[in-house]
Amino acid sequence: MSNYIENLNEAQKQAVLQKDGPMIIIAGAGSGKTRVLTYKIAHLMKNGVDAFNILSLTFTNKAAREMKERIASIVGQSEAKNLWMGTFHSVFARILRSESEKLGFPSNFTIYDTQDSVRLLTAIIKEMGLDKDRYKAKQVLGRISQFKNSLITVKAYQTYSEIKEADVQAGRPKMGDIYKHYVDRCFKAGAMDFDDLLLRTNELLTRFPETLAKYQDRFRYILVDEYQDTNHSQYLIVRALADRFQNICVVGDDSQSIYSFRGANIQNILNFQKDYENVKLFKLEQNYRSSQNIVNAANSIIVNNKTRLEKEVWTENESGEPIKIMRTLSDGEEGRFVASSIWENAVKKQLSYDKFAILYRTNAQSRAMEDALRKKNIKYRIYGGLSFYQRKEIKDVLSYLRLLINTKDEEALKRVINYPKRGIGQTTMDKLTVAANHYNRSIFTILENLDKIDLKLNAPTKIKLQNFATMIKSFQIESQTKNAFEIADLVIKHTKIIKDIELESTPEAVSRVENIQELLNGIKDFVEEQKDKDDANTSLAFFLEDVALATDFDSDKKDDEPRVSLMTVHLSKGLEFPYVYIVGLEENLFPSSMSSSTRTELEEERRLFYVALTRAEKQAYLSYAQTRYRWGNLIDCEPSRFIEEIDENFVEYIAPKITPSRNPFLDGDIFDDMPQERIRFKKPVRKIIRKEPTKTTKVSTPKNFKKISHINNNMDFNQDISEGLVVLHQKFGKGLVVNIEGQGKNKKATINFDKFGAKKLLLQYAKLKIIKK
DNA sequence: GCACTAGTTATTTTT
DNA sequence: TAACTAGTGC
Repeated sequence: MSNYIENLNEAQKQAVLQKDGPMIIIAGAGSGKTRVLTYKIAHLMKNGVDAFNILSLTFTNKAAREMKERIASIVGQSEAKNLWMGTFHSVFARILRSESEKLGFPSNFTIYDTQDSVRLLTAIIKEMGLDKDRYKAKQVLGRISQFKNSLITVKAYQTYSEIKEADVQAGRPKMGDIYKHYVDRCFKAGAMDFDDLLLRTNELLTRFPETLAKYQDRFRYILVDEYQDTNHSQYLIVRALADRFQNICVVGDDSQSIYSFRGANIQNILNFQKDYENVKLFKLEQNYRSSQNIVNAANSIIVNNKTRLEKEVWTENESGEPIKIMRTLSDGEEGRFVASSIWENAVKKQLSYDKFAILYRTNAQSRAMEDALRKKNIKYRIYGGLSFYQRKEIKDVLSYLRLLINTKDEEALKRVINYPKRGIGQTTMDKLTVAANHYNRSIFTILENLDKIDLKLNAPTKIKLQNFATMIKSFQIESQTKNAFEIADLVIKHTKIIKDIELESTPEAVSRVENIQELLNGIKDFVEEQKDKDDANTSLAFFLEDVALATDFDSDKKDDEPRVSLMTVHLSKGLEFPYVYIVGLEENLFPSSMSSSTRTELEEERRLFYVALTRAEKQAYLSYAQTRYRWGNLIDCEPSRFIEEIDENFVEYIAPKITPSRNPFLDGDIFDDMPQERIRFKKPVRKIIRKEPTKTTKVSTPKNFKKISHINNNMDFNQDISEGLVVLHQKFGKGLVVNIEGQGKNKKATINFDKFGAKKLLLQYAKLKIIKK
């Protein structure tokens, strides 16, 4: 495969052949980015660069695995296996394991997942005697995550008066204290959360120059994929490591930056050319994935964004079918439409179900789709949501393993000390926690020393606690001679977890036992895999690390049969499917109501829609419902503004194939959410009611589709906002209008919000209510 | 300490 | 709707 260069177009070729120095590859959707990265790495290796000196950071571990395989097919297995390749989190977790002692962490440190972090914060907030409604653990974690991703340490927090002030304004003056406690407790537990893996890496590289030098020398060539979604913490790591050799290649697409909620900073990619000297720029603009209609439609959407790097995505592919837009009465009907359409396409065009994907904005939307698919007997697989490793029974088993690896792991201990039930309740746990905090030791250490301290426990409880500690220690001893699979098996048998679940004798219990069995199989596979490697490391710690950082795509379950893929738009990034259904295109859902008030937020939603649409190769369907169940009650919906942003030359409106009250045989309980519920509407249905055609028909773009747009409604609504008014915003609350600028669509107001400070909002979207004149 | 019940609260996206 | 929490009685 030495002629790999010949498979590339001119722009791709140049990007691959440029060997040294800083470079940025702006890669439009579907422009063969992975191919370029793969060949580029292979090319480096063919030209004398040792695999050991190449660091390649990808967005998922699956992407890394696949790329490694492709590289191996060019340069050979034995060469490729030395490449450092993976996500930021997994690569630096690995590095931290060998360097952690410098930072005061054990090398077997635990990785806390989000659930662990939230539980720990809940405990801290309770121990501090704070109001749990004011300090919501999840929100607090989000805030701490922001701090960490911006490298604001506990100490630094105290010096940032604006940030402190913002927390005070938001009614959470104790944020800094919680942050401190949280970091302390993680440290004492020998645990790092997701953000710590990056933050502590930064700490390592800053505090220990010789360590930095070591890794700079090792990683002489650094490649970063999906650079538009790196956060500040990641940015600094890359910059530090690349500083010596300056062989840094970043790849990305500013139009696909969709992770700002977890700290991703689009400025990283926009400013790359300023960060390094003599940056070579390559643009991949030819799309090989999608039909002309899809590419053009996507382009017509994204031009509405202001913050963009100049680029023109085009394709030589056939023009393809127009994008089909579909309106349905309810979310239930939307599901049935999608399911019928998939079924029809599959039959007519002889396609297997894995050629189809359903994309949605929020995980909650999967339900309606699942129900409809199940009724039609269409096999599907949901990605994301609650992953396998987060299920209760799985986390319980894993917590035993975590605890025997690291007895300081407090969250693991709290999970299993009374599971299965062994009579150790909340009161006892509270006493232990107090003692642990008082003596500045782990709870497990307290358990080991119960005879030396008086905790006012009654004798039977004390014995139960000691038995628990003894059991864990016996597992530890066993683990010195047994591999990960054997020890997991022993733990499950000894603790009788399976028996405990079976006692419930419910149908769910059966599947939970199966899950545990599957976990055991997974561990077995892991052990087998490790055996083949040179540096065989069958240790539990490595398995647990893999598990903590695994995503849904990583657990490559061999599917017995082709399935339709269901996932959020976020998860779909980087993937492609011949047929894509984007559902729930409604105002306040997509774009989300949480992020349509500022221009920046709205632009990110638009990029998200861009990502969704550009997943499609042959055909895209967009749908929206006029009513939808949201937290139990029925609400009215308006079509998303994104629908009408698409140039109408590339779309076609279609009517539902199956209308209510027809053909009940085909769809079972089609009446579910039809007439009866419509009577319960609080508000009347939208002003414009089109007559629904009864039979399948294509409808040429009806003029009144445009009129149901929200924009027309909101425009006049906000025209009378003027300086000096007190207004109410659905997210920021009450505020005073201090300035108005711009005209018509671009009219903006600067508003001083009581709780959130000054913000500039586009009136067109802001949905303000006037409270006081 | 634990099982059960009634009430409440939450949905943006994830490594 | 569903998942979690607080309160009650044994």
